[in-house]
Amino acid sequence: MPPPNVTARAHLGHGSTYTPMDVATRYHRMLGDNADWLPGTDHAAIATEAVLVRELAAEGKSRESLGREKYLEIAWQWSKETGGTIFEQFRALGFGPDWQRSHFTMDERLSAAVRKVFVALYRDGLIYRGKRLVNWDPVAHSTISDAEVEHEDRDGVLWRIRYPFSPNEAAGIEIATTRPETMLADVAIAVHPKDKRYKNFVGKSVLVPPLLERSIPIIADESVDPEFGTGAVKVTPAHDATDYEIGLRHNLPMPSVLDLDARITGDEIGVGKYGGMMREEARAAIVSDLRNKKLLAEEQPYRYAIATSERTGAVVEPLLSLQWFVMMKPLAEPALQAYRDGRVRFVPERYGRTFEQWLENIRDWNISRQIWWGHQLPVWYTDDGSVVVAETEEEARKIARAERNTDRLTRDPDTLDTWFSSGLWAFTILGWPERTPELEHWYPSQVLMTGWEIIFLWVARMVMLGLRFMGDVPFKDVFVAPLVFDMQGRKMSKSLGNVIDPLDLVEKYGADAFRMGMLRQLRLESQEVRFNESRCLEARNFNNKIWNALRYITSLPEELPPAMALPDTDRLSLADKWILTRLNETVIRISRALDGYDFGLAAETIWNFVWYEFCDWYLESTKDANAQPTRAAVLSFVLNHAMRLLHPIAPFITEEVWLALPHDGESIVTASWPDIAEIPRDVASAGIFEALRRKVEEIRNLRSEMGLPPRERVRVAVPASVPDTTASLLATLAVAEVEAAPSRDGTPEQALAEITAHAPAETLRARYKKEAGRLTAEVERGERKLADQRFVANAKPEVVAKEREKLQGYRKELERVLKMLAEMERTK
RNA sequence: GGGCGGUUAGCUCAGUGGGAGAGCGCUUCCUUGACACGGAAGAGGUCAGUGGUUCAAUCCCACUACCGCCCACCA
Repeated sequence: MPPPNVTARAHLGHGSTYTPMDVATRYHRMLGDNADWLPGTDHAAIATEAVLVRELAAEGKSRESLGREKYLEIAWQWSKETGGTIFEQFRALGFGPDWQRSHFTMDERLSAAVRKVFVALYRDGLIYRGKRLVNWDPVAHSTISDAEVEHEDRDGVLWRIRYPFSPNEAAGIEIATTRPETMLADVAIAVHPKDKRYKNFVGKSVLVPPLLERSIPIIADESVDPEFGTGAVKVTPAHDATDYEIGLRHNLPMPSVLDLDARITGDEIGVGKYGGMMREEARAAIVSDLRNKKLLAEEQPYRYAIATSERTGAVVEPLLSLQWFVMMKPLAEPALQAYRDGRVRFVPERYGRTFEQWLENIRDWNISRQIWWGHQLPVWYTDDGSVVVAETEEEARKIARAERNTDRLTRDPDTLDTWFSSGLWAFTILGWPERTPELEHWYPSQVLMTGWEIIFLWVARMVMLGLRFMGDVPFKDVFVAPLVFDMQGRKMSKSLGNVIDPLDLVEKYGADAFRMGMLRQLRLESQEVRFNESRCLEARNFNNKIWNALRYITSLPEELPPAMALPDTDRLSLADKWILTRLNETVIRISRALDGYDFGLAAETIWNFVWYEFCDWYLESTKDANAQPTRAAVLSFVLNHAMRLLHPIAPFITEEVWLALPHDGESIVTASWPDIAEIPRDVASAGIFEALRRKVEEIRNLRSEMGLPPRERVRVAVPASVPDTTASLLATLAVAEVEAAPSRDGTPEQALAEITAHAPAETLRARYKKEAGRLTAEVERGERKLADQRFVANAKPEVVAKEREKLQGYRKELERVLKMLAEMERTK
C-alpha cells in the first residue's frame, strides 16, 4: 500500500488506486496464493508541517517560539490523533489490508533503517554536501526536490532593459528579462560569441541599473540564444539555473539578493532602497525606477512557464544554498538495467518508457529539508566545521573523539525529504535490516499499484534503493491507475468546489456500490477517469437486483440442495446447460481480466453475467413448471459462484448473500475462487438456447410493435430437431395477445404466426415492408461482396464462408418476409 | 522544444481489419407470484477531418484540427 499521509482523509483518488489493490488481494487470497496487502502511513513532512505551522500561527505561536522539542511533541500528538482517521475511512470503504502489519514511516524501527541507509550511502560516496542551486519554497520555508516542482504557464511581461556604459550616458547594451528584481544580483551580461552585433562589446563593462553603482563585464557564452530577445542576457548565478552554469564556467561571483522569505536582502551586495521589499514589490519598484531613468526600452506581454511548489503552490525561487544531495547516476543505472531486462514491468506499458526517460536524464537529488517534522539528518558538525555522519549520536561522538579529538558536536537541524524514507518502504516494512521471514518471503513483491503522479517521486526511488540495499527490484509489476477528475475533466479541488468525498458516496450508496461504480469506470489504457457519480447509483441498483434474486431463490417451495450439488447432466434442462456454460466462460474471462489488472473489464463482466444473463434470462426461465426439477440446485449453484466472482469487488453484499445460500466454510472471504473444472460446460446446448433466445426477442419485438398487450404468454418449445431428450421449454418469456385460445406450446415459428394472425394488418404490412427493405440491402451487400473475385481470393476462407452463411440466412429471411407480404396481399 | 493520451448515440464511455455497442437520458408499453433501485420494445451515430496501405478501414499508417497530460535551465 502506498502509505497515505498520516493526517490525510480519504479522497476519490484512493478509490481509483486502492480499490484495485483490495480487489487484487482478495482475488489472490481466494486463489489460495499467500497474498498480503501491507498498509501504513507516511509522515508527509512538508504537507504536515505546513498545516501545523498554519495552526500554530492562528494561535499566535510559531515553530521557533516553541522550540524544536516542544514542536515535535505537538506534531507527534497531532499525527497520532488524526492518524487513525484515514484507516477508519479505508475500513468503511471495505479495504482489507493486513492491519496487524501496519507501519508508519517515523516508527523508531523504520527511522533507524533510514539512518542506516543514509550512513551507508554517505560512506559509499553517494551522499554529499554541496553548495548548489536548489528549489526554494518560500512558504514551506524549505528546499523541495525537482520532482516536486510544477511548471505552469502564466501571463507575464518581458522587459527590455538598457545597461549603460556609464552614468548619464545613453549608450549601453539592452537585455531582455522576465525577472527585473534579480538584476540587483547581476554579475555579468552574456552574449553569444559568434554574435556580430556584440562582437565589440565583449570585454567592456556596463553599470547595473537602476542603482548604477556596480560595474559588471560583458562576456561571451555559447548558451546564449542570439535569436531570443536582444541576444544579450543578464547573468544572475544565484537566482537562475542557466546563469548558475554560466557563472561556473566563467568563474563569476554568485551573490544572492533574496532571503528565505523571498525578500530582497543586501547582505552580500548593495541593494539600496529595495532592501526588505518582497520580490513582487521590488519588481514593481524597479520597473518604475527604470522607466523614470529611461532605462526601460520596451515592455511586452509574454507568456512563460513559472515554477511552483506542488505542496504549497508558492512560486519556487532558485536559490544558491549549502545542502545535502544523493548522487543519482550510480543508483539509476541498475534500475534502468532492471527495467530493460524486464525485471520491472509497467501496466500500461507506456509508463515504462516515461520511467526510463526520467532515469536516463536523472539529476542529483537534494534531500535536505529545512523543516522539523521528519527524519533529522544523522549528521553532526564539530566546532571546526568537519562533518560526522553516524547512525546514532553516541557513535558520532565516538568518531569525533577518535578522528577530531573533540566532544562538542552540533547536529544538522535539517530533515530528510519524505521520499527518502518512503523510498525504503518496500523493504523496511518487512523488517529490514533484519533478515526476517517476512522479508525472505515477500521481497520482491508481486505488484505495486499507484497513480502515475508518483512514478518519479516514489516508484523510481523504491526501485533504485531496493536494488541497492536488497539486491533486487522491490516489485515485479507496477500497475498505474488513472487519476480521477470531475465530469468536465477538471482536477478536483476545494477552490473549484468539485470535490467528491468517497465517504459521502458510501453513505448514499454503500461501499460495495462505490467500489463497483468506481471500478466500472477504470479502463486499462486510460490515464484519467472523469468520475460519474451515477455509476454508483447504478451499482446500488445492481446490488438491489442481487438481493432480490436471492429472495426469489430462497422463497422457492423446493428445498435448496447442499452447496455445489448439481443434478446429473442428463437431467439438466437446456436453460440449465446454457447458464452453467456461461458461468464457466465468465469465470475464465474475469480471471483473465484480473490477472491482467483490467479491473474495469472484470467488473463489467460480472455485472453483465449477473444482470443480463442470470437474472433476465435464466432466473425468468425457472418460473415455468417444466424447470422445477433442477432449478433450485442450479440457481443456488450459479448464484453461489457469482458471489465468489463478485466478492473481491463487493465484499459486503457477497458475504451476506453467500451466507444465505448453501455454502461451505465460515466466510466468503476465505472461500475459494470458482474452479471451472466444477462447472459443467456444454457449448452445443448453449448455442441452441442462444438461438431460441433470439427467436423470443423477435417475438417480443413483433408483439410490441403490433401494439399487442403482453397479457397472455406463449411457450416457445425447443424444436424437435434438438437432440436433447430432457430439454424443457423456454417458458413465460414470449407473450402474445390472442383473441382465440392460444396454443400454449409451440415452436417459435408458431408463436410468430399466432401473433401475426392477430395483428392489425396495416401495421404488420408496414413492418414487413421495412423489414424486406433492410434484408434486400443486406442480401445485395453480401452478393456484391461474394461476386468480387478479389475478396474470394484474398480473404481468409473462414471469412468467406461466414459471408456465404450470412447471405444464405438473409436470403431465407427475405424469402419468408416476402411470402408473408404476398399472403397478406392475397387475403386482403 | 521533446514525449504521451484522447476525439464513437443528447451525456458518460466500451469496442473490433470483414454485419456500429452499453449505461443514463428520451418515446411507447407493462403494478405477470425476486426486484418500479424493476421488466419489454423503440428512436437516435457520414465512429473529428484529409490522404494512404488493404480484396476490405471506425479499427493499421501519415498528416491536419481540437481537447488533455507529462517532461524540459530559452532569459
